[in-house]
Amino acid sequence: MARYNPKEAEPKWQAVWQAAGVFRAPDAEDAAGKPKYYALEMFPYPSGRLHIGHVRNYAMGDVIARFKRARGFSVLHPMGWDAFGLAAENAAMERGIHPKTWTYDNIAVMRDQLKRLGVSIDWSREFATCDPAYYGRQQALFLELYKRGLAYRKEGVVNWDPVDHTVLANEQVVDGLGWRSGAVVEKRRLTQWFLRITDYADDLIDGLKTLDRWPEKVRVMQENWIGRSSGLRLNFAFAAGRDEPLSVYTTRPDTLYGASFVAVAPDHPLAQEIAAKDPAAAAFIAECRRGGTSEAEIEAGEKKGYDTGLEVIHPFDPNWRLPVWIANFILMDYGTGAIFGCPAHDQRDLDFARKYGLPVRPVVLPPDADPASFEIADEAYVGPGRAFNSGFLDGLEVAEAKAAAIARAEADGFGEGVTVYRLRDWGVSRQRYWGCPIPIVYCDACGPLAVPADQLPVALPDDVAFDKPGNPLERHPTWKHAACPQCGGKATRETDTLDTFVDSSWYFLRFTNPAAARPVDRASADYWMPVDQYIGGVEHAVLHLLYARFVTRALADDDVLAAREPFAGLFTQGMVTHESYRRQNGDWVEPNEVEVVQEGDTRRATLIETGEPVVIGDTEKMSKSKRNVVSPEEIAEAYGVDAARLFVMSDSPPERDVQWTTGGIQGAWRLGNRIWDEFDSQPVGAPGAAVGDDAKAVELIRSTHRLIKALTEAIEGFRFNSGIARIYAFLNELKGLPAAGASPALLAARGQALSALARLIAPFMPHLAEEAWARIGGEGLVAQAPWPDYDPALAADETATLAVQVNGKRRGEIHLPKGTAAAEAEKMALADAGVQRHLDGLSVRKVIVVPDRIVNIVVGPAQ
RNA sequence: GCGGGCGUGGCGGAAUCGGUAGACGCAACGGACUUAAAAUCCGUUGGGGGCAACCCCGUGCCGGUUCGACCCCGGCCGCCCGCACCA
Repeated sequence: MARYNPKEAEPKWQAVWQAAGVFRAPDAEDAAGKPKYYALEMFPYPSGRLHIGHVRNYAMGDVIARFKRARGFSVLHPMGWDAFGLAAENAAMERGIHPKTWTYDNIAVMRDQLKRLGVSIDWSREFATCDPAYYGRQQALFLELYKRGLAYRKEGVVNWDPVDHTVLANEQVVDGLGWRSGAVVEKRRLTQWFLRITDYADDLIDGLKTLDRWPEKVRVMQENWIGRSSGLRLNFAFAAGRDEPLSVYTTRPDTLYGASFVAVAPDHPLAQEIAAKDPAAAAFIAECRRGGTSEAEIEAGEKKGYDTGLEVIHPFDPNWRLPVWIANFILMDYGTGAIFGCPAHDQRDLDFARKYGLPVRPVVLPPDADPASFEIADEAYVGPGRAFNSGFLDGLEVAEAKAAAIARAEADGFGEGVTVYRLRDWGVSRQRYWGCPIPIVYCDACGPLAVPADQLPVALPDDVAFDKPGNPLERHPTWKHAACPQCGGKATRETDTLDTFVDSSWYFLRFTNPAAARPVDRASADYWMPVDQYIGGVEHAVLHLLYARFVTRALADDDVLAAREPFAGLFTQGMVTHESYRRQNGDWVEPNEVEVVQEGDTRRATLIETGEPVVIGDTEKMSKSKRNVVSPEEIAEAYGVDAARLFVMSDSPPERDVQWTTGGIQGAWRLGNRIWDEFDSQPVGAPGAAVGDDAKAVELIRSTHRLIKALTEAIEGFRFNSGIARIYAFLNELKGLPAAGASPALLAARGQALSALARLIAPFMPHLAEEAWARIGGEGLVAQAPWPDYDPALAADETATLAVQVNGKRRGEIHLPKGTAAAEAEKMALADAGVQRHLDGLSVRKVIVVPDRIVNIVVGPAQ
C-alpha cells in the first residue's frame, strides 16, 4: 500500500487541469442559453504573500465553483489583483523599490501560491487594477459619470490624514482616526472630486430588500450607514437684528410646542459670524474644536453651550421667543447644522436644559398618564402618546401630530417635509501617486475638461521620486503639463488619483470580458451578471459593498448593463485565529516554539527550548505582532494543500472564526490518508455491477445515497463543516466493513460508494480526489465529472427508530418500517419491556404518536 | 444608548419542521502492533449513583406555553460585532 503523496500528486494534477483548460469559463456568446454561475471571492491586495485567511476565503469559493461546475453550470470563477494602494508607495519610500516593481513582484509570488492551492480559477481572465488597460477603462467610466453629473468637483472640508498625506472618505475615518494609518484625522478645506452616491440613497436602501441572500447584518449596516430619516425643515425668524431666518431640521415636529431653545453647531455660519465680533463666542467655539471627535467618546458627551443673546420667534406663536445658543453637540454636517431643543422629549436637549436652566415643557402624554401631574425628571420621554399643551395638535398621536405640524408649516410657508440622509457624497480624490489618475485637465481659459477618449489611458509616469512626503505627480517635471483639448493652450493635469475603492467597485464587471475594448461589454455582463455568490470578509460591509452597488446602478442607468445589483448572494466568512503565547517577560512567542500539554481540565504551555512556563493568551486573529501566525507554505509543505483547505473549512461554520490548531490540521491530514487507503488497499467492483440483495451491500448503497444528499445540501447551505463531518462518518462506516473475502455484491457496492466519494470530496480536496478517481478507473477527470445523483428512496431510511417516552422521558425505542401507522406504533410501544416497567401501577391517559419519530405515553395514577 | 448576533462536554462544534441532546473532529485515557518510539488500528470518554439491569441530573439564569422545549413566549445575566451627541 502506497501512501498518498501530495507533493507528487498536487503539481501533477494542476498541470493536467491547466493543459485541459478545465476551468476556462466560456465566452458569453458561446454559452448563451446555458445556465451560468458566477462565483467570486473578493480579490486580494497584493501585499506580498498569501496568508491562511486567503486560503480559507479562496477554498470556500472553490468549493462552490467546483460544485456548480459538477452540477452542470457554466461557471465563471476569475481572479485579479486590487493592486493600487499606499503600501506600494510606503515600500518605495522605505526601501527604494518602485511601486510598480513591488506590486508586480508580489503579484507573481501570490499568483504562484494561489495556483499551488489548486483553486479552480480561469486564469485567462486575470488582470491587476494597476494595469493601464484596466485603469484606462476606469478613466473612461469616470468621464461617463462626469458627463452625467455624477462626478463633480467642489471645495469642502475634507478629512486629511496627516500620516498618509491624503484625503479620506467619511467611510475611511474610524473613530476620528484614519482607517489605514490610525492617525488623528484633521479637517482641511480642499477642492476635491466627488461621486454623487447620495443621488442613489433611496435606491440603495430600497434595493437591500431584494438581497435575500445577503446576511441580515450587512443589510442593516448599510441601511444605518445611509441613515434615512424623514421630518420637517423649518425656518425660525429672528426677533430682531437679522433678516435671514434660521433653518433647522427635526424628526419630531410634533414636539414644537415643547421647544425651549434653538441651537447651532460651532461650525455653523451663524456661529462663525457671531464669533467674528464676540471674543467669548470665539473662545467657546475654539474649545469645542479642541474637544474634537476623538475626545468626544471619552468624555461621554458633556453638553456645553454659549448663549448668543439672539432670539427667534416660535412659528406657532408670534409672541413666543426662544434663545439661540451655540452648542457642542450639534453636528454641522447633518441636517442643517441647527436644531430646536425640546428637552421633555429628547435626552440631549434635556441634559442641556437642566445644565443651563432652560424650561422643560412636556407635550407628549404617555398612555394612562395624568396630564395634570405628568412631569419629566432626569429622563426625557421618547415613547408613544398623545400631544397635549400643544394648541392645535392636542389629542393627536405622535405620528398624526407630526403630519399635522408638517402640513401647517407647509401651509404657512415656514417649512417643508423633507427626507434627510446621513450618507455624504463619496470623495474620491487622493493625493497619491500609486492610483488611477483622474482624467481631467485644467485650462486657465476653458476651465476643467475631460481628457479626450483617444488620449486614454492617462498613464502614470514611471520616473518618479519618493524622497519626500506628498504626491510625486505634483512634483514631476513634465507629467502634469498638457495641451487644453479645447483651445490647445497650456493646461495642467489633475494630479490627484482615484480612491482605490473606485478600482474595486467595478472589477467584477470587467471579469465578464476582460479583453473588451469598452470598459464593460454589454452582452458578457448581461450573461454573467449578477455575481451569484460573492465571498469575502465582513469588514467590507459598508465601504466596498456599498460603492460597488452604487457604481453598478449608475452604470445600469447608463445602459452599460442590465443588472442593478452586483451581488445576488453574499457570504461573509470568518477569520482564521490562533492561540497566542507570551513568555514571562511579556515577549510573544511563535506557536511552534511552544509545547502545550493537557492536565485534567487545564492546559499548560512551556517554551520547548528552555522549559520555561509560557502564558497561553487569547485566541485572536493571526498577526505578526502577536507572532501567532502560521504560514500557508509551511502547512502545504507538511500536509499538502488539500489538508489545509479541508481544515479551514471543517472545524467551524464558515461564517464564524475558525481556530487554527495543530491537532486540527493533523486530523485533516489523517482523513486524507484514510480516504486514500480505502481507494488503494482493496479491490473494488465496477461501479455498474449488480449489488443484489446482500444486506451489507444494500446498506452501503443506502449510506452512499444518504451521503450524497447530505453533501449536496451542506454545500448549497454553506454548511461545509457539517458536510465534512458526514464524510468522516461515512469513512468510519467503510472501515467497519469486511475487507478480505468480501462478497461480489459488497465489492460492487464499494465500487459505487467510492465512485461517489471521489466526486463528493473533489470540491474540498481536489488533488486527492483526482488521484482516487484515477485509482478506480473513473472516466476523464473528476474535475469534469458530474456530481453524483441520489435516489431519495434510497437516501431515506427503510426502518424508523422511534423513541418511546413516558410522560416526556425517554424509556425505550422501537424499530418499525418507515410509514408504520400510528395505531401499530402505539401497540408496539406499549408492548416494549422498558416501557412496561414505567407503566406499572399507572393508567394510560393518552398516547401521542408522531409516525416515524416518537411515541409519547402520558400516564397518571391508577384509577 | 441604538442595531445585529451568540451562550450546548476539557475544546471546536452537531441537532435549522417543537420529537432519542452531545453527530463528527480535537484533546485525554486504556489496549493491540513494535526491542523501543513514531505512524497506524481497536476501545472508553457530559456529570452523578449502582456489581448489574438500570436510575437521577443536564443545552447561561428564572418563569411560561406544550403530551414533549437547545428550539416558541416573557423577564434577567453574560459575551462578540457594527453604529454612536444623526436632532
